[in-house]
Amino acid sequence: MKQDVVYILECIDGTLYTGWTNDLPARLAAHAAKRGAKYTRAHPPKALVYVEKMADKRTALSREAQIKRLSRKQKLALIETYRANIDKLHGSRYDKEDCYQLYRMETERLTMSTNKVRTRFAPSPTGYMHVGNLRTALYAYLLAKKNDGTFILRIEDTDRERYVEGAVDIIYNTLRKTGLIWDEGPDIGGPVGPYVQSERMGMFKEYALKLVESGHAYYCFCDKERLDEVRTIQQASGIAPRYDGHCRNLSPEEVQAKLDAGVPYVIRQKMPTTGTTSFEDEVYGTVTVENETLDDQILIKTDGMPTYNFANVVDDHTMGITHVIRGNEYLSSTPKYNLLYEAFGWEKPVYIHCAPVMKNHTEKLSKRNGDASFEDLLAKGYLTEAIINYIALLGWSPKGENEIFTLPELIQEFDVSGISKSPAIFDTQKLRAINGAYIRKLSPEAFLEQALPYIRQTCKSESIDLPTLCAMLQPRTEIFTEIPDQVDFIDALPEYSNDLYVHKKMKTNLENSLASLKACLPALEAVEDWTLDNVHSALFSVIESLGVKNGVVLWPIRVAVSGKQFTPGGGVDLAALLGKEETIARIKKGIEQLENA
RNA sequence: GGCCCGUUGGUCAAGAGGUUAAGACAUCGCCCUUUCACGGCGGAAUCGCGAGUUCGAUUCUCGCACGGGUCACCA
Repeated sequence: MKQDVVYILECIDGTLYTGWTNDLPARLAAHAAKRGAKYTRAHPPKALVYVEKMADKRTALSREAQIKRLSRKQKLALIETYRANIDKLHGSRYDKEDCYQLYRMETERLTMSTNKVRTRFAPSPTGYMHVGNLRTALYAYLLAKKNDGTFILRIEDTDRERYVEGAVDIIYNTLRKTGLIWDEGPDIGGPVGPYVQSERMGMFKEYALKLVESGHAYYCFCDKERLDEVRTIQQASGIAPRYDGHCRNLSPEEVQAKLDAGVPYVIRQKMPTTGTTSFEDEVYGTVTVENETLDDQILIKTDGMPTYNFANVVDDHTMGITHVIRGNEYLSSTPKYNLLYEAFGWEKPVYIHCAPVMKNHTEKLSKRNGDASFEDLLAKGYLTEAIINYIALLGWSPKGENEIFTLPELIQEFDVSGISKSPAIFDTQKLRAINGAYIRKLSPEAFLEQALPYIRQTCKSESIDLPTLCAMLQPRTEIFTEIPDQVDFIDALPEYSNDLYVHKKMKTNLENSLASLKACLPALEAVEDWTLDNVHSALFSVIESLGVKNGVVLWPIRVAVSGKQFTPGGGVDLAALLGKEETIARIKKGIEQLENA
């Protein structure tokens, strides 16, 4: 269907291309490549596209040929015509999507390209950094750094009731620990401070008053009782509860009289009552709402303080934020934000709304449900890098097949077009797997350092050769908290059942296990220098003399020295690790246990 | 309830009218091995439903179902 749209592509460098829209992406890509840039849907090269709809392929073809024959001057004239007619082209669905969207897309890109990217993370200090928040911060950071831009931290602390002592430190610490270093923020300042919302309170009312002057906002003197009453009636009659516009059209004299009389007031945004408001989201595309569904929301409260929605817009603008990245719970209020930007005549930011991180199909991950926060995950033994890597992957997918990325690699790889529209369920198994991958990448020294506290939980023995133990542990550790269970047999042999000696694949049973242990005992006692190699050759000579498969000897050894089915390493490794005396004692114990069976 | 958004294997997901519908985790089998793991190879498994447009629909349109969000002098 798209093939019957003819376009003229006017690039910023003046190049003109003519073709069908179905080869447009290839054209854009080629042109971008020529300029040494990269084409993606989120970051097309700077270009303007003008299109013309044809009834079918054949006419499109001939029209294309026709346009191609035009002189440059004639083409430019055509472009002018299209530009002037762009709104008329709205007639059909078809035109709206193809012409207008492209037009918008490209003009937005133009404005974007002239500004340096500035993103912000604006958390409320409620005492907890949950995974969804951290992901938002990460994306904001990545987008800024990817474009050589600025990442800003702003603390939104205007909600005194929810304020939690020390919460700001949690935010600082988490961002620092994960490497999401902000370029401007409360602690380090910056050109557009202050960066704590409660310290910016003076300015908002002034801005609201400007809106009153320009007719985009008005004073409202309705008290709580009246509002409640209106709402009750609306609910009873099944209408959406909304401000009824009682004060919307008060005359200037009436307003002045009430102000003089000291009647408490709020300032409300005056929403258009007809038409629609649309905005372009990088993730969700065009979102349109009917203006009549928009409530005349409060901008300034009775106490003179701004509401969150208002403060947010003013702050974002005054801080020069170019890209707003936030949860998609704001999707439906974004038209209101944009109306505010328009009323002020400010340039709108690019919106990037992210779907939430879920616990299951119906519930969000939340503090309330006691779901994991970043701190909890750390406490559970996950590595910071692995957490960041996994969180990045939750709702975003890289272009290639690799999934393991450090933060600098993520900056390289990150692209808004990879952000997914639908919610993602937090999958602990995948996090574990990624954590395991990071653990395997650790140097032996780093592994030892991180693993030691966990080893020491169940293995106090000072004589143990830690590097050897770690070498066995590292490839089989996915998460540090599973280490204690792995090494608990070292200090003391656990009670175990003789059933462990029976292993089908190893072809062992109670009888041959006993025989193997008995045969090994003198061989091991004869080992003078108790090293891995010497233990190995001692045991293998036993295997040879008995003429059995390796497992028939080595399996019983493993069981006897560890009392466990799964161990970090084989019989030889364990024996070498435990030392001569302990190994022999445990084998004797095994023999005794088997004889009494 | 109104409005907005979403729906590809168990999970994360690629895909952009014609594909044997990628890849990763999980799962199963085989190989390696001294158990488990690591590593290697392979299998099973997915387009929510119904119409429409089209020669052809996972892809476009509409409807439905299901799920989420939002409707405060909270942020």
